[in-house]
Amino acid sequence: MTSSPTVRKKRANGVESRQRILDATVEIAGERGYEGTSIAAFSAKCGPQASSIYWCFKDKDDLIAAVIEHSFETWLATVELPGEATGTPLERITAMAATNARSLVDVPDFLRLGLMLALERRPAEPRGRTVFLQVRNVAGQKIAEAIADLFPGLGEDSVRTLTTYTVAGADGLFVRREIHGGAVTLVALFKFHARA
Amino acid sequence: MTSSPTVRKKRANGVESRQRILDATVEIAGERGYEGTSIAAFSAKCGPQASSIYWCFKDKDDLIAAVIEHSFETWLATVELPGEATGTPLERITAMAATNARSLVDVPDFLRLGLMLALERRPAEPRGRTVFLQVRNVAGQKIAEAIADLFPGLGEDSVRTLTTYTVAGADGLFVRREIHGGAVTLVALFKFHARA
Amino acid sequence: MTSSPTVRKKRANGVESRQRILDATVEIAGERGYEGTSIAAFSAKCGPQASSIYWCFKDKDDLIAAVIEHSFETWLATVELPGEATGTPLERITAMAATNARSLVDVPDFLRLGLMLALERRPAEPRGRTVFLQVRNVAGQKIAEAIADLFPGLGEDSVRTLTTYTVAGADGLFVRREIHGGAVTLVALFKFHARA
Amino acid sequence: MTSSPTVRKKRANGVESRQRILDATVEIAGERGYEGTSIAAFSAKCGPQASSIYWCFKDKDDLIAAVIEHSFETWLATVELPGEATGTPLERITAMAATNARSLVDVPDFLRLGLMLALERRPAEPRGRTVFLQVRNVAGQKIAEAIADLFPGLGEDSVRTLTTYTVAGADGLFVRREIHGGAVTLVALFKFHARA
DNA sequence: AATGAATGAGGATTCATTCAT
DNA sequence: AATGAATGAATCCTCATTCAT
Repeated sequence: MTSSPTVRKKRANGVESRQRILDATVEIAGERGYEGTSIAAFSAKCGPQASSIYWCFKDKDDLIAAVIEHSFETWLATVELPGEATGTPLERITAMAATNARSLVDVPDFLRLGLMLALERRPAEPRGRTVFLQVRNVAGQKIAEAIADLFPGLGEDSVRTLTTYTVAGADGLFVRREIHGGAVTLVALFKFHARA
Repeated sequence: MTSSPTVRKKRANGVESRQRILDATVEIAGERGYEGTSIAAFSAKCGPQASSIYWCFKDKDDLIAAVIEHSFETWLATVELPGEATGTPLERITAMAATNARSLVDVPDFLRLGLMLALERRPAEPRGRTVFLQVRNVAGQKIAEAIADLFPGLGEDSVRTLTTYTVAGADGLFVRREIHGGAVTLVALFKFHARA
Repeated sequence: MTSSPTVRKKRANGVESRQRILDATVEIAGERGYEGTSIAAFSAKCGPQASSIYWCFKDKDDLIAAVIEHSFETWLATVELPGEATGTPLERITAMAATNARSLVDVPDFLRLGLMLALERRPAEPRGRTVFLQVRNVAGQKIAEAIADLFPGLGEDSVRTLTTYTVAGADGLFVRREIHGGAVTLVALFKFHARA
Repeated sequence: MTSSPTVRKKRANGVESRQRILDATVEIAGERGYEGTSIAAFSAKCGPQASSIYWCFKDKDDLIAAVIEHSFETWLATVELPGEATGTPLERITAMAATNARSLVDVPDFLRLGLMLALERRPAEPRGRTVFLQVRNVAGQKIAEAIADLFPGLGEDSVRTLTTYTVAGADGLFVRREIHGGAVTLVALFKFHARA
């Protein structure tokens, strides 16, 4: 069961370079979108030859999907703080929003790529799009839970509506950030929503 | 179907075919984005040979920019109704939102393309992106005016903030619409904002 | 037999624009060679639309051939001075060489184009090449005559050899001029040959 | 004929195919010039796909420049004989000229391409032109040395002049050879120069 | 006499991908 | 695990040319 050091080293290298490729890919694909990013661009960015990518990934589609998956996990790890949920509702909203805002700032490549994929409508849907929509759903449910948790009196419909507005607001503010630069004022938005 | 490829149109008309190309381009580019749309795809969609496009437009960049410009004008014409502005604020909000919602539904290709361009960050910024951001600004100012008009008591800062949220909300709901389908509930959003 | 002013005007315009096209073409084709010069480049240079060229010339090949012909005639007119042929041989050589040198400086586009055509070896020989070789022959014979005239004692073979060297020297110095710039020192070359 | 297009060479060898491409390119480019030669023409001539050329060379410009460099080296190797320099000046001239003449006959593609490049004047000078002018300078200096060596009494200016005439004569005779065919009578030219 | 609009072939170059090593 | 060399389809764009007006 224990393998020789050499073998382990090689295996480790495989994982390592997969990591490296994924990191370089989020960055480029997050800037240029699916079609705008060439496999050759990765190799220019992160070292290994273009052909090497096919050792780790089936094809471009697979690579992009993996990028989305990987980035989402990274993002989740950032968001899910251990001890949450104390204080008045408004304090908790503020804390949550602050966390989210920070996380959005940290992974804009991921979101940018995801949104671009989401907006596209090509005949053969890239797997990356499907994956993004799934993880987006997961995130949406977390938000819904948080809202239900914060305002225990709300009916199911109201929670759904508020969630919709919150997600839409977050997306819209992200777009704004991409256009105008500057920090996303998610906290204020959440407070605004909380008042309503 | 009416003419074999080799048959030349009897009465060539520059303006007309420019129009035809623009219409075909919004649709395709609105589905696949800048890079995802090939010049050849236009010709397949709207008839004339790929090379003919270069009679009307300098290059792909110029074509996409023209598409944005043209679509925005079309959209403006839809939005700007002659006699608006009567009734209680809430009634007027509702009317305005309804108009906007309808218009967004009518020209999703334009907005989709614009948002994709806005999200992209390529080294040589496409002119279409610049144009989109400009017309977006124009639209933003109209919304600010409408808000200031609806709520005369609001300070400048509040108007700005409310405008930001409104635009962001509209963008976000548009994204949602692109993902989940279904109608954009802009009216409800505006009412929601109006209450706050 | 006399035509109305309008018709004459039109006819005159035809000749005029033919002239204009030829002038613009020597310049461009003399800089870029046969393949390097596009019909579109002419229109950019001399005004009329690219398609207009086909009113005056059958096709590109015909145009280039016409350019060679026209330029050669212009050049001949420059070279053939009315009263030549007086003074000692050396004086006459000097005069002739000076004339040639000046004329070469005045029509380098023509010679450049011609030499480029002469050097090329394409499967379908451009008619312009044929024309250039013909006019070149004509010029060569004139030089042979001049040499025979200058040195009456020379045998036929010697005249031929000297002509060959003179033409070769002129070509070579022209190439040198194109590379290094500066005036062609044809006069000195001729004196040098004369001494030998 | 030995392999169907889809069959991949078993043992790909970069250096070898680079060589093959260069050889094919001198030939074609030496016949048609820079613009007249299409990348597709190379692939038709030397086997590999047009796109494969971009593995060995950055672009067409780079390829042509490499061709010039490579051909010059080949030519130099032909010219530089080990033991020269014995006998009377005239004998040595004859020997040298004979060598040169033979070498010129052996690599006419190289010179033809180079001269065509030298004559062209395009806005963006091809790198191949620069390279050719450089190697031409090198060759010119060798000739100057040879002349200074052959006629020790000559002043610097006279050597320069004689070199100029010799180079010009060689170029001109090369042009003549391209036009009329037949052997280059360089030897006779050199003798002619030597007498003067 | 000239042009506006079009065409289809072909230009250089880049693409995702493959496969032997 | 990775790469060097190749491929063929596709990219944008320019070419010479045509023809109705």
